[in-house]
Amino acid sequence: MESKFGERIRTLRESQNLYLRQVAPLLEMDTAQLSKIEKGLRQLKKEQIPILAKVLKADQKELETLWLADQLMQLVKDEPTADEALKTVSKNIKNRK
Amino acid sequence: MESKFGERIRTLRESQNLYLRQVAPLLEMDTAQLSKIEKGLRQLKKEQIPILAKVLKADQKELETLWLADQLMQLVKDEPTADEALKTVSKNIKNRK
DNA sequence: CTTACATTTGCCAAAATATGACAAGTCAAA
DNA sequence: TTTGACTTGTCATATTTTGGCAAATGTAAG
Repeated sequence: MESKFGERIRTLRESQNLYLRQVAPLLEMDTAQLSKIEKGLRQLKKEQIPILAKVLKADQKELETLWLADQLMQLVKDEPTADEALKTVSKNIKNRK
Repeated sequence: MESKFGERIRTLRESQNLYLRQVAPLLEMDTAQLSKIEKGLRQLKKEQIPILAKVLKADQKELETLWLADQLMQLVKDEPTADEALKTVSKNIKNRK
């Protein structure tokens, strides 16, 4: 649980008065799956972000960032060295651009 | 490939004139596997880090950090939003301590 | 209380991914 | 050309993730 991405897309969906039942088919899944995604129990496929962004009239880049942040969070939560590791990665990434 | 963790443990191993053949059995694997780990083609199991740290007389925390950084790197490399996402995670992690 | 409808939960088979083991390959030094 | 260290490829097995369904929960209305 505790998924920023999930929380965000739920907020977006609700603010537009859409039901899971309405959105799920557009992503070719059932309501159960989408429900789990919103609660962070499952991951949305990366390729589906653009579709969702469109459906929810959201900024695609924002959703991509939140999605990626969730993936990272899963990895670092409960890791004592999380902070150091994140710094290391940030550095390496810059050198590589 | 391009594994900071792998590069580091190879350096450590070589600086102590140890062969794969000598180290691998201590981790209960064959030389092929350890070779791949050093080249970043496979992941060492997290639980094995302490053993390796001991064998290589290395700082366990350092290896844990590098190991985690590698996992993160795999996720963010090729991601345009990597930088933003990393920042987001860093923030969230601090709030959670 | 019963119905209707949105969402959630649990389960399990199937799909996807990672791992372990082994054989064969490269390469350098003698 | 033999030896030893390391690398590479393959493949069966193990582990993880996913998709789909059925049943459960929650809630508002009649």
